Amino acid sequence: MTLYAEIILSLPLDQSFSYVVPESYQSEIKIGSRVLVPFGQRLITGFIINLRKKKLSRDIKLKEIKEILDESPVFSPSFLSFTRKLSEYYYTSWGELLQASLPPSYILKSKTEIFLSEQGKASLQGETLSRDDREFLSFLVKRSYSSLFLKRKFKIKNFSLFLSRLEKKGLIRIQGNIRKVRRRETPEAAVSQTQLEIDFSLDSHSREVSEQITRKIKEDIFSPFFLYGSSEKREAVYFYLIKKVLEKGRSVLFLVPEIALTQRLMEQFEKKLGKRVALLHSRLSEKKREREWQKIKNGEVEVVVGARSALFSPLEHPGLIIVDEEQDESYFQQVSPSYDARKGGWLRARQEGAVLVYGSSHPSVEAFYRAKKKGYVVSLKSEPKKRKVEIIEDRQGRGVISPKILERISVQLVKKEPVLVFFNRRGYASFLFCSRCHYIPRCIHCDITLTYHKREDKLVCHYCNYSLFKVPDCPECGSRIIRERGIGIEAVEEELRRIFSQSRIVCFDAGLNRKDQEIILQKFNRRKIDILIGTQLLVHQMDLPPVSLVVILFPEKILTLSDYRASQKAFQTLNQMMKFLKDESKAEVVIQTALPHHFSIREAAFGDYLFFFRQELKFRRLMDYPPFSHMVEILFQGENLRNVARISREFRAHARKYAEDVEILGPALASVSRVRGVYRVQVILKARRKKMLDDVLRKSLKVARLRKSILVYS
DNA sequence: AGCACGCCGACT
DNA sequence: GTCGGCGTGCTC
Repeated sequence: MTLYAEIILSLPLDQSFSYVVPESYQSEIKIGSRVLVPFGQRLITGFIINLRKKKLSRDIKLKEIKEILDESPVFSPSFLSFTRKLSEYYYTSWGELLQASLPPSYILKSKTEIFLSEQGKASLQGETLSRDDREFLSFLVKRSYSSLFLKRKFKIKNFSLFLSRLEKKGLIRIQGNIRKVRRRETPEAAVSQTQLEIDFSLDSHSREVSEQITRKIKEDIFSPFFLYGSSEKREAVYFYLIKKVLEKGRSVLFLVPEIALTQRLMEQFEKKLGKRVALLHSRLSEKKREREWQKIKNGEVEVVVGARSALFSPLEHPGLIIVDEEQDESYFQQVSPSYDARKGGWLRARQEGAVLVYGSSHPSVEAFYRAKKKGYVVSLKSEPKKRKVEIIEDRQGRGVISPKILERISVQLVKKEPVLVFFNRRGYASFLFCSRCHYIPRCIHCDITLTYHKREDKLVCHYCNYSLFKVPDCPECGSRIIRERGIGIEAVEEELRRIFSQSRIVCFDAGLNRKDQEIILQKFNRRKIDILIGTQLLVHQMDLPPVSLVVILFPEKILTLSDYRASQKAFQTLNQMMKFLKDESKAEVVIQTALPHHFSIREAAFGDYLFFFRQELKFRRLMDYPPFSHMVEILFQGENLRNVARISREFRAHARKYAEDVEILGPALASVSRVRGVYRVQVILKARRKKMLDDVLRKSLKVARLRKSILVYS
């Protein structure tokens, strides 16, 4: 009896392939295992999603599975089901998601290796070889090389043809080798028996809330909650819930935004939960990450704490999934495979019959609206933060720091108190221009002006890192009158240095490497810095000690984004910046802005989330944006604009045929229309129900055969 | 994704 | 005339 396996390959293809299971493998093959299969000319890793005795109706000659790579499956049936649903929701390939769920070393591919044959060696003695052939063959005398390495080394045009010609002549030998599995046994330290010492500092209301959620945990059925309240209060509830879930013998998945995990949180987890916690974060090396993955897979871990990608950790039977700081956009992965871990958490919890808890003190309007509508918001009684707020109007927006702010800073400096200044634009000037001929230096690879960085005296592209040394004359007309426009963080730094020449002022931005960043943060921790000026990068550092003065300069820059969520982003960024304020009544935040009355700035400053929520929701409703609709952005990419334009227009025409009740916007050039020499054209589909988009895209996407990314906003 | 096949321009 | 460009289509 022949057994057939249905396999998803680790490639961006949205279909499965069938293979014959060799007789000898039939007893050990299982759904969820990895296999090595021949596909075209190569061997690649696939995942078994189904086994059947009956052959498929379509009559194609099937190949045999080459090798089974796992004794026991890497994916459980419920995990397969969850990832399939996630891939369908985000129009991304299931195979890519499965691949992303495993440590990189688990994906094997054939690597063709090129050897010089005896005949080839002999031919080097003769005179019959062409110059290229001779050069290539003599390179192989000492040892063999991988085909990919040789392809890069010798820039031969049609490389595979070149190889097959030499092979036919018998001069080389081509061998497909597979990077072998490193099946390391894992003699990990025995699981420590650390007793849980949960902090029960729950006030009576939080306790009530916790018990309300716990009742659902006991039922083992999917139920969502939105925990709305301050981070301290939420944390206490989380620990209570985690304890309850562990008592039930189920595991916990705790997702946090992609920020540097706070030392405090790590310590808390380790102290309270001992070695039964796995921590996954961006600073882990690939090796460490793999070890953590193994530990989770082996069931040595009951709690996984990690960023976005921890959504795919191989926890056996999670009973609680927490998505903390729900409003944070880093849960959304833009690069392929694109997905949103917030929605992913929902899908996984539903699949596992787990309790899902979103938590935030200023939720995304989308999630909060849905939670309110479906009635799963649970509010924690949180005290408003004690602080002073001042908004300074500056309609000029010329970048001159208001005297009021300078005065506040100097008061702090006298008191030897550190100050944080946020300003969200890198470099010194946004661009330069010639006042005679109006020439503006632009990037040669991207459709963007070059930013002037005074520190290096360079013009830099923030999209591709292309840079030029600044020249004193206009390259177009030779004029000497080059002007600067739009201030950047370096200009703020310069200004502050000029005024507070005695103070230690440091700039924290993306121009620094990891190590320098570390050093600056440590210095600030040890109070060796008086004024720390930072961009968005600083906003994501959570390990800073709170200060009593935070200055925010021109936050309205965020509002100019061509994004329907611009207000929300501004609101949330301001909120994050204000997290660095001490919680005491003399702590103060000062905001200098050209838009002092904009609701996102005002309500963030005064901490009125609900007011912001209602305003923003009104706007979303008027514009029919999420949560009142679903949107899909299809970004077409290519070196050749004609081609990109043609295909995106064809796509639109095609989509329109099926697009009942679907609004189609575009095609239009993306806000940055060219990046690294690649043109970008976008089409946006908008509909009331997600399913309407599914239908249109299923039918139209196949026609659009071009590099593209698909982003789903709901 | 990779790789083969197949059809049009600039060179020995 | 060939070489070699990359558009198109397929891989169980």
